[in-house]
Amino acid sequence: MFSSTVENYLKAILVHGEGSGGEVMPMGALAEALDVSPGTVTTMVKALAGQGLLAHRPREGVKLTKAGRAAAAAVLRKHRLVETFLVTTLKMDWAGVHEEAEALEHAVSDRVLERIDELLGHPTVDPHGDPIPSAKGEMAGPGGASSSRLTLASCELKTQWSVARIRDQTPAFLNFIRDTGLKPGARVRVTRRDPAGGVVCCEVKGAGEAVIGLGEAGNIEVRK
Amino acid sequence: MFSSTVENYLKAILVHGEGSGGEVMPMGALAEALDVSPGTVTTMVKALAGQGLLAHRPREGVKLTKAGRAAAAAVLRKHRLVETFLVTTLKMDWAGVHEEAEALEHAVSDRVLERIDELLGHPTVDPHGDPIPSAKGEMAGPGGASSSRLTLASCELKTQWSVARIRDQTPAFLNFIRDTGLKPGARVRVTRRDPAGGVVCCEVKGAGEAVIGLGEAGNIEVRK
DNA sequence: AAATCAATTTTGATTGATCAAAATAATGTG
DNA sequence: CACATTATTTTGATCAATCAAAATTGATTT
Ligand SMILES: [Mn+2]
Ligand SMILES: [Mn+2]
Ligand SMILES: [Mn+2]
Ligand SMILES: [Mn+2]
Repeated sequence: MFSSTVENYLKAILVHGEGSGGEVMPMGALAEALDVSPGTVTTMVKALAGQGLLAHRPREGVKLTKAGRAAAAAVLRKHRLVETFLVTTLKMDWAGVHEEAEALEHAVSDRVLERIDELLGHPTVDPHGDPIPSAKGEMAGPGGASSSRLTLASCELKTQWSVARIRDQTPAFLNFIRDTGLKPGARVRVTRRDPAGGVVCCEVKGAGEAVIGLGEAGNIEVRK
Repeated sequence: MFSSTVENYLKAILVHGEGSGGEVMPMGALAEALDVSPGTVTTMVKALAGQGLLAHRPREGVKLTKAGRAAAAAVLRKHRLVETFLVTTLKMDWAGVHEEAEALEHAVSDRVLERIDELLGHPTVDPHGDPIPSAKGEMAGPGGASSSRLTLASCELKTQWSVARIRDQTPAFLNFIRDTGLKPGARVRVTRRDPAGGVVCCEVKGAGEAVIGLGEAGNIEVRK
């Protein structure tokens, strides 16, 4: 249906909105996200707007149309289900799965995805804790409604929390997360927080003590 | 490394050789296999020859070089392992897996393939009975040495045979094969063969009687 | 208001992959 | 051998996706 290139454009706009409440995405941000030149984005965006997939507000940015959002959600669903599959079924190191999924999301058919979803038992979040859009394209309120976006930098001390999502998904940080056991689902209790020294200490259920920078702690969302 | 297009060219030449003992593949056959125009093939072949992936004998055809064969074997390995995975792990209908694998073979990385191979227990043939090249690119003698290429049209009567490979891999024929139970691995005994009427009757272990045309029977290879 | 700056758009060009149609070469037929 | 047939190659063009560099625009300073 759509080329890999088009799918990547649409998905990038959707995930941008996920982080920053559905506003228009500036052309520069899109160019950055896709690692292409600004001029390329302008050209491409005009073509996609012509196809009714997105609205171009010149000198302002882009916004997905209904059709564009549906297509983007389908790609994002593939991406996140594939990531989950790679980690759960194929036992791959989760620091690398994003890159793999970046290619597979364009090659996995709806029929194959269907089977993967089934095999995994219809998961609702991926290994990083990001929500998996439903087959109908519904996104479980990601940046918005659900939780109040607490993190290890802001949650109450000495209470049991559950790691919900890792914001910084660079391989290096993900490896650190793996090593400390602070993966989504892990139960954690912040024992001490020192804003002056910029250090957060916590107790990870089943994985012992973990010390982490305050800024980094702000990239680990918790819940409950 | 190589584009999907290049991978498809190389694989097509390799599988052609599989069927017809390693000779040069005529340009027309390649155009046919890839469903592109002859002129496109000429252009592309000259480019690939320039990259040392194949040898172009003008007005004659193409032949893979060492490097080309290695690359082609890697793609074919991906294709066949993916097919096996789709059937075995994802329980997909085997009549459709070829098409799926045609796309996935270009998106599955070596690391992912590694895990799939592991998960499947290092299979040596795909669901159609075609040999899966090894990780080093070695092809288990496909059209050649191994068996004497017996089929349901030529094997001895009243003996137990094992279905080894389905030559005609069109969805329609594969569906027929599924319905009769004559899949690779099935045990079968030819009870009657009528060359005049063009009919072959056989007894499929665990799936009852099956009647099949003589020509069609020649597309079902047996062994043992 | 004028000058400056950063973001965006325009312009002109390139690359990979393709096609249709014309030109050419090899092969078979009378 | 001359002609017809077929396979292959050449030619000239298109399309998607991209870039670098120049032009434009809107906003921010002075
Ligand atoms: Mn992608
Ligand atoms: Mn993810
Ligand atoms: Mn393919
Ligand atoms: Mn196969």
